[in-house]
Amino acid sequence: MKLSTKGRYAVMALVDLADHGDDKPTSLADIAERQEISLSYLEQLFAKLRRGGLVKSVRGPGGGYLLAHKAEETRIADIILAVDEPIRATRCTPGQPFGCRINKSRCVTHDLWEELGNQIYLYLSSVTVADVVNRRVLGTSGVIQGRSGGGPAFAAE
Amino acid sequence: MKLSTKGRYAVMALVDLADHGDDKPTSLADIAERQEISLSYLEQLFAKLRRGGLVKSVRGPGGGYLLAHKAEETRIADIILAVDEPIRATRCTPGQPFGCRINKSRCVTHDLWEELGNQIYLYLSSVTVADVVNRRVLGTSGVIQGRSGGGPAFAAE
DNA sequence: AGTTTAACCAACCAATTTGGTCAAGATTAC
DNA sequence: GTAATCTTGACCAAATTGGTTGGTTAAACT
Repeated sequence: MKLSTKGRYAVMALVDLADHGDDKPTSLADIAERQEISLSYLEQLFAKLRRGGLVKSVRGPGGGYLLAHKAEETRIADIILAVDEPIRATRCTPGQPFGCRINKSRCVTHDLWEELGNQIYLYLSSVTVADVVNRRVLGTSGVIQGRSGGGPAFAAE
Repeated sequence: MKLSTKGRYAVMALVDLADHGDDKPTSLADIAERQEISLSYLEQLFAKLRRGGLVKSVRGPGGGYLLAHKAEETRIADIILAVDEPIRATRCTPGQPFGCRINKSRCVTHDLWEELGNQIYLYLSSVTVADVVNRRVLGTSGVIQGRSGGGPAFAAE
């Protein structure tokens, strides 16, 4: 999974959309202003989000974007998948699928990255836009155990 | 967390180190050849790994690198932290810590990224270099439940 | 009908990051 | 001393990011 700023912008935008546009469409200009993202960049992101079936657009005056599904059904993982096309792992499968399983000596780490991808997907699938809007993010799964105290700073700090 | 190819190269290299260099130092040239990573790039990575206290270096002929600790004690998370300095979240805290908690309206997604970072760290901390060498990666935690079948391709594909 | 609002679309671009090379030391074994 | 190896720093090409410019449609409201 990619986890770039692009994906984060997209999530911010959809959360904003769910938060403000109750039933009427929200214009990108409004989102741009509130989230301080450039309008043109948002247009690029929403083009992908629309192709991904995550939002519906309404043209003309009073138009804008709407969530295609309910906020409770819009998963964060889907947002990131829509804008941030999947990464290709190091050296594995330059062309063929399972290409790196042939050469067993190299690419021992393949399984690790695969499993990590599963973990990330699993978590981001468990969180919906509605969860983020209602700040119900921490504690969705009780996995925080251990190291909640010190330790190095992370993703969002 | 960053999850770039740089981190993946570093993990590949340390796994190789644990796999081949039983007690005598392993030269970067050997790792470079086996893992097909450019020697000069490896040098950069190992400089960071050494500063991070993950490997020890032995200079002169017959020299090379050794794991600073046992493979069972070298966690994947630490490797990635050492080479891939932590990412800064979107727009949050341009300078100050807790800077984005002040403006409550924006940056609702802060908690999400923070929690995601925790999840990734948690997983990568649960896997050691020894686990990867012995292919004991899948099933470390039983979290695979659900969606093991279809669905979009991921991190390592 | 014509103006306005806004989604759409496709080039283009500057800054940064990534992945990598090259050249030159420094340190130790032999 | 010389060969092997780590160490450092400058440099570089390609990709990505975030953004701009300049349109074109489509719908709504005078």
